[in-house]
Amino acid sequence: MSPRTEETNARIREEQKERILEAAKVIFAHKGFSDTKMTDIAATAGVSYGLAYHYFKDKEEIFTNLVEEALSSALALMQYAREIPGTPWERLHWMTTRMLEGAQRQPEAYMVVMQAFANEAIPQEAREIAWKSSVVSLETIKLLIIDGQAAGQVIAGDPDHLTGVFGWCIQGMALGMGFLNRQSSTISKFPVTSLPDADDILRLLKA
Amino acid sequence: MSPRTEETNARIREEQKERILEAAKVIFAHKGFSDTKMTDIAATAGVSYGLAYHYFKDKEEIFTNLVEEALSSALALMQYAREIPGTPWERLHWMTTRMLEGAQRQPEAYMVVMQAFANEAIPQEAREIAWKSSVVSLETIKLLIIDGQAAGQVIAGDPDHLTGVFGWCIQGMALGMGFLNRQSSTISKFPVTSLPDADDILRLLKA
Amino acid sequence: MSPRTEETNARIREEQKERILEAAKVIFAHKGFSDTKMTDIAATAGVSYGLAYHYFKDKEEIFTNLVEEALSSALALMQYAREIPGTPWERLHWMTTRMLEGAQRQPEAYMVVMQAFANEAIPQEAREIAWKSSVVSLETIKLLIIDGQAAGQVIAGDPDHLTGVFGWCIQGMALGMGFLNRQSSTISKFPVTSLPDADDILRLLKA
Amino acid sequence: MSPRTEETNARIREEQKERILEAAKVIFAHKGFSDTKMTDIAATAGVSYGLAYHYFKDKEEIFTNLVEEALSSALALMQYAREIPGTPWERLHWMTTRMLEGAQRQPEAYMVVMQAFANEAIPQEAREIAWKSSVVSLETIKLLIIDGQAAGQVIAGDPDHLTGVFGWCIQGMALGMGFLNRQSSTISKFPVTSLPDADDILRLLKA
DNA sequence: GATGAATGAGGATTCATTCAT
DNA sequence: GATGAATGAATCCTCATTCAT
Repeated sequence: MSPRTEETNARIREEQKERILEAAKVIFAHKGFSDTKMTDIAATAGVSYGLAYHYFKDKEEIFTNLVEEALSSALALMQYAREIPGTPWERLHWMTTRMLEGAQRQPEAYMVVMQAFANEAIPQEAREIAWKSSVVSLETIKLLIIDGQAAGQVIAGDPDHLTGVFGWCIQGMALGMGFLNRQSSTISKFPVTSLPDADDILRLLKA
Repeated sequence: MSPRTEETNARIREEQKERILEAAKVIFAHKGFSDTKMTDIAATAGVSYGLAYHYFKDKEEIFTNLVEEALSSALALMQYAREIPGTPWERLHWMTTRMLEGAQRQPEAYMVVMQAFANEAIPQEAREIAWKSSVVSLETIKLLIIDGQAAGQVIAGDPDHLTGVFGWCIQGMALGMGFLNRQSSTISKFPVTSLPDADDILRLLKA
Repeated sequence: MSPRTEETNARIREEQKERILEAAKVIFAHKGFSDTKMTDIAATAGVSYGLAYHYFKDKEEIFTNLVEEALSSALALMQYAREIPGTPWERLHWMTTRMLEGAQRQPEAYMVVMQAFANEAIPQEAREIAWKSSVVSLETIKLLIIDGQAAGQVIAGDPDHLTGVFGWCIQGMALGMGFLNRQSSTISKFPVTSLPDADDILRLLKA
Repeated sequence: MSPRTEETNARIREEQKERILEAAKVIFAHKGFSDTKMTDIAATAGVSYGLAYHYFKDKEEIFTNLVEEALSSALALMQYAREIPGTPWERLHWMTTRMLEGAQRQPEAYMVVMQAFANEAIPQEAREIAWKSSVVSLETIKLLIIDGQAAGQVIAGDPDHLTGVFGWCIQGMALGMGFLNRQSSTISKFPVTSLPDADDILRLLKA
């Protein structure tokens, strides 16, 4: 067998996995873990359902992969935010903007994570990943907040408390965006047109 | 002897329905519609599952009942807020306080509504009820916001936009409370201790 | 307790049993044993379903009662036919007329018996009653046929064979009448208007 | 290696569907729709019950398939009878012979159709198919009868009436054969040995 | 006599997963 | 790599029956 074949196969493999994950993300996000059928995922991805089992052990593994992917990129974002130049507030602002952008472009990633978080029916492993990774993310946000307080840019108060309020508010926004993204077509017009921006949210923290 | 009096039966019926609804609310909230088993509901309510079908046509009817109940009391709260004396801001504050109290005491009600909203696997009827009632609720909040703007107490800006931000933020808080209520026991200690109060949230709207 | 009360009670009892049996007959006939619900019977009879269990041990007992009742009156008819004056053919004619009249007025009785006969899902006891009683009935018909043959009024041939043909033909007619009785309303117009009479059927046997 | 060829799969599918239908026909015929369990069908067909759902949407679809199949072949027979050479009576005789042969070899087909006809608990779709197809069949028989009357071979009288009598008589015979086929083993010996032939039945119509 | 609340066994159906090709 | 036939555990729901009042 030539190396070419192997390379080609590897590329095909990656592409197929990605197709499946992408399809799964959208369906999981809008239907939840249990109501997402393997056949739906396969059909949306344009492959046979047998193939999904070549690439993933089971439905849970697909879900867990998505949770990991979403959380690791969220975490990367937050950690990066700590390193960019500017005042603490500018860093917070940058991070919030990126998060909202992400939630706008891909509310599905947030929604999947939220399920891993809030739904007790989600398999243990995914829940633990979500939980552990979230703790790290929140810690990172907390550091940004503490910096902001030191600089007099963020209101005084228990940093843990502020972190919780901020974090859950962001989750709420992502949920709303996921909803709006879809319902606009299904349930005609919902009376919200403009999406939240970082300034909207950062009022929660503004000194 | 004659059969049980109609009055007695009516009382039994109401009590049992209430038991079942109460049990269902908690389980639906934390597991979602599909992962909530009728056996779980019945067992938690302390009745046979056959009895659940004596009182409700099917699982969906139980769910729909809960959504209706939650939304109608939320709506009542908001409409009442418009009528209490005080400045617009005081009314907003009162309403927000009540909502957060409700979310603290009974995050389950909010969580069930959120599912009806965000989960496409939820049966049509419940989704429509949630959607219609929410529109009314948001309209009511919007009026409070407009009043607040007129009084110079709420920041300027598109009232629909502010309503959306405020509403989804509240949803996020309720979600967080639902999570915290439980995880404290399950996944050891989550680094958030204090719950949000109205002032935390109303920063979003403060002029 | 005065005798009056007892008499009254006895009368009420009989009336209620009769109501229940009558309701059950119609439903059993058109839906079959298993698809007939005790609640349907009770509702049609205008009593609570609990009451049905005062009068009958279970659903099977109601069914069995109906089978017995139908077959014993059918048998009585046939045995009476053997005793009336006239030629054998006149007796056959009289009997056939009565059977068709019965099938017209109350196809349900025939239909219930037919189920006991043809449906293996019917409880054993009812099936055995139907089978045993039918053998006796057919024997009686056979005697009428043999008499007819002796008188040269009925075609020659194995009397058992002729009895079978005649009997199942009657069953077919009853089935048809049961169907027509109802469908006239449900499935608009079925292209059969006139009902069969004894002469139609007796051609099967005419010498 | 590539997956099974489409051709192979198609063959497998057809064979399995046929096995399942064949098994279902016998059980439906003798127990009726509701008392026929999917497990019985699958076990008799020698497949898992899961497979039955791979090939048919639900129990009703299996039943409906059987009704369609039986009625379309019955109709084909009748329409063919109109085209064969010979006198009208010879055509009627040929058709009747074929029907009785069919009823002897496969009383189950007739019995399933009869249920679709007579049992209100049978799902709507199957009932409508049975009803519509029967009207066509009866119309065809009526034409044969009218031809026979024109040729002086069939007795005078309303053709609709004669068609009804003839048709329900055939149904009765099929019912009887279905019963005899089985009971011979179950309820010892029933006093009928010889089966009806076309001449037995056609007496109903003979001029 | 009469009622209907309560129970739970039974059966249809769904869907994740396995595996032969 | 890819397909889809095959399996059966899990769960919803129905309904006969019991029993307290």
